[in-house]
Amino acid sequence: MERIAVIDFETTGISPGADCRATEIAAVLVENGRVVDRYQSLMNAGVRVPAFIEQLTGISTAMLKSAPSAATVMAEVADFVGAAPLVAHNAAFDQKFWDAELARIGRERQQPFACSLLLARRLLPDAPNHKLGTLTRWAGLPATGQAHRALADAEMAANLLGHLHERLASHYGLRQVSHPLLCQLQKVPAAKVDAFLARAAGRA
DNA sequence: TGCCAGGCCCTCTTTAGGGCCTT
Repeated sequence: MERIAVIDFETTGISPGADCRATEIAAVLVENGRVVDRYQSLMNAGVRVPAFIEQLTGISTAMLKSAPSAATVMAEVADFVGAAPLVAHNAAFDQKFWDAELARIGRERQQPFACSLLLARRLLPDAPNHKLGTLTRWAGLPATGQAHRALADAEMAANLLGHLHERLASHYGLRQVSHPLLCQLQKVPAAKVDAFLARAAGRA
């Protein structure tokens, strides 16, 4: 399996803008189902953290004041990730912030995102819901630390991705699952997932 | 001025509405 980067942002809100910025980023590099390297940093974008976000994440305005600048951190994490294809839980959210924060330093994403939320909806339809924490507990995956902190959530998503790979192997006989195949699978209508994966296994 | 996310996915659908998921 190729090297994949699983990322997670903590932010001050739901959609990037002048008042809504990233506060923390983590990236974990996964090879052959194992985490081989990690990056995590708070980042100071010069914004205040709303009270309810501080309550959710434990990240305060005071903590950000002593953190490196968002520009420094984004340059570091983009170099850390390199050309590895990306995965995030509800990737539409992290992709918006990844692209917006990179644009602020004049850089542009080159690689595609896959979404562990869309994949879990297709491969784990019996889960009570598809929140990252629920899936982690439901699948019996290890605790990774304080939820709603970037590294703990990125490692949870990496573990979930490993669980999805095991599911593809055990139920569909797919032992080599590429990132492009994941990107295709996350768009397949739920009713056609079995047929799609049967065809993929036939080609493999 | 007033607004303030948005794509996915199901259904009591398709001339639409609302819950899910991320912070």
